[in-house]
Amino acid sequence: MAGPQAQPVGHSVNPPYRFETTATAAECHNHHGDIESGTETGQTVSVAGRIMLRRVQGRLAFATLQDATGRIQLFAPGKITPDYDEFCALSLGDWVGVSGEVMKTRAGELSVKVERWDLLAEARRSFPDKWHGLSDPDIRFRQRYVDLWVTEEARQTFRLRSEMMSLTRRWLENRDFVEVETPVFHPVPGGALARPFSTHHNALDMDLFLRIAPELYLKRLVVGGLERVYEIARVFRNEGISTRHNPEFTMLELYWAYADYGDIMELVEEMVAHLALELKGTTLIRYGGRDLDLTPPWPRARFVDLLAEHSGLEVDLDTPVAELRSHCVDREIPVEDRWGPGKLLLELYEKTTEAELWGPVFVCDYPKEVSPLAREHRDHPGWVERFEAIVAGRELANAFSELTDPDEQRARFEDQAANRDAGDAEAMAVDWDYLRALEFGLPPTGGLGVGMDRLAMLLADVPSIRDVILFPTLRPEPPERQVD
RNA sequence: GCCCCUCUAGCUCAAUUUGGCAGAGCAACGGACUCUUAAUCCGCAGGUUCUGGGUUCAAGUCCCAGGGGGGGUACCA
Repeated sequence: MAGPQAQPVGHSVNPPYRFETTATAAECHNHHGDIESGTETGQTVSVAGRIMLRRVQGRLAFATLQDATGRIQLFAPGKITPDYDEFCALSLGDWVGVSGEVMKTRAGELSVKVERWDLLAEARRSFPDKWHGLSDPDIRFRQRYVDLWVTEEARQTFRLRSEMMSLTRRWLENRDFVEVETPVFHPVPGGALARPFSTHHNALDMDLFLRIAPELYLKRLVVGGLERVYEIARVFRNEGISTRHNPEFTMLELYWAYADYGDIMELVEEMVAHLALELKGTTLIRYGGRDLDLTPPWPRARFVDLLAEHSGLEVDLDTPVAELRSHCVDREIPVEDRWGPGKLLLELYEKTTEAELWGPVFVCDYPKEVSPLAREHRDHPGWVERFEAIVAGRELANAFSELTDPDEQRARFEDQAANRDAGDAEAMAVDWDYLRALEFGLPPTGGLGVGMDRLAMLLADVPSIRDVILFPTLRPEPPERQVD
């Protein structure tokens, strides 16, 4: 496994089992950053990390140590540092633990004087160029362990993602939402329109699917009396990969009893604004060089109105299907015979309107035909109370006033099952147990799904979902590359 | 799935418009140097140019097939 680059370093081959640190690089700077050049603090610390740079000048050596919090210089005079020659022989990337006095060099660089040191691990493979770092995206994704050391932006992005998750949980807990964990293995894939991954349980001799959404389980929990419930769920969809899609991704779903989709809109805009304030200090952010104002309230617009505005088409659910179909054909949108007016309207919207939106905007009220889990609109028959939040030109959240009536839900499922039989691989199957749960009574409920990876992209201002997923899905490396 | 781009030393990159001995910086290795900041200086070594075919006196370069990656598009809440 060592590979052709492996070189014995010539000292300790048996690193200690533990090393006690008393300070981080950041703490050194915070506590002692303002001392005079050429002075010593009289305070001894133990720090640990990787050697990122090294400057040996005869009987005096300098090195730059990087830990999780930042960088601190090591100051190693030959008269003081034990095993001085071996210290000078450290490779870039080696892990060391160092103890010594905090001081500042004549040139004004805060440093730890190397009075004791231990080699904690060797870097037997060469680290990337100390100045240019890594630019090959293949290596950055496959060898994230290297990327994180050499690419400061990568460290910042993943730290931001972690803080975003933590802030989200706290924000929801403060509103009495309860976090739960529901099954990843689903006997019936449901809760979204998507192709699932399938697997098999040997002992039960049962086919199972990796979840495409936690929705139906979370609503079962509302039936069970968890009136405010959420899950930060890894979900799996057997679909394409792009800058906005990874086969496994993280979705926040929440369900709020006694609320409707209007309440959910307020929740979304407040939560996103809160995260922006905490992480960026402002709700006026930039994404991809464009301004984006996340300050609540966000504009609300109806689906049909936006469609009319961007396509120039005055169409609705009562427009004859033949006419809708010809509008699609005019725009080179492929259509299928079984599609009703709702699906045709959705296709027209996605091809003419969605790409034009920058947002933030709540696009409200979708066709019932394409929303099998949402409740019919109180004022507009044939439509449902559903919205998508479009932010920075992409869908960030999807929500609705939940369908609670078991008979209506059964009819919607059967409609989906018919589509499935007709060859629609993304259509839902009938989930009998979910219907049974609804028959025990689901109160009026508002539900929400948020793509957390996309939210992290937005707040970190990065262009690809791979930039916010530590180990994005990639093809396996070809065998000839696995040797080295 | 389709289209375009890309792949050269551990890393970052060169290699005349129009084929002509595969190079540099950093890292590594050897040496000099007691205040450096990508330290500097001297020396040394480092290659299946992604893989396999083909054209040619000659291929990193041109052609064909395959592989990895990126982008777009399609699919996709």
